[in-house]
Amino acid sequence: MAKWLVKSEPSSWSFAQQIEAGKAGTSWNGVRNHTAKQYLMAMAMGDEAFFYHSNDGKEIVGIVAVSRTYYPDPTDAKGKFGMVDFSVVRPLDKPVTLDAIKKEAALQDMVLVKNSRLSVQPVTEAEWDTVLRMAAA
DNA sequence: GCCAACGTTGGC
DNA sequence: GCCAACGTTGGC
Repeated sequence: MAKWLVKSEPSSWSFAQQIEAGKAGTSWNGVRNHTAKQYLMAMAMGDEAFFYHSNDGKEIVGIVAVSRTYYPDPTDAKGKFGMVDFSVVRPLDKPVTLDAIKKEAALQDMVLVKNSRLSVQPVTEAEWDTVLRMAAA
């Protein structure tokens, strides 16, 4: 089961709103980047993803799971892009900040560190476990 | 099909 | 608010 990381600016969609959406989940629309699209298409039912707050917070705040795989994004007039649905899994006990990630030797190769612009990213099992350990500490 | 110009994202 | 990095657009 693959792991991912998705980013959102809290001002447009925050984890608090994701929690309110609850089990029903919400569609992750608005992705307009082909690299990100490839990753969205690769997601499977039940795959888990870290929820990262960009700009305001700059930290991983929770975990979501894929509740519906890739389908067309109705907000894209040209029909080129699609989206998946995410339902909330749980918040992290303690948010893991970008600063902490950059200081962690085991996370230097995270896409978040190397290509901060990409809004949907793959996360390795090792990185996933490391972040979870940091969130529990 | 190349590449310069432009727009957007996101960390600082 | 600035600016670097990156993606996209459009002229040729």
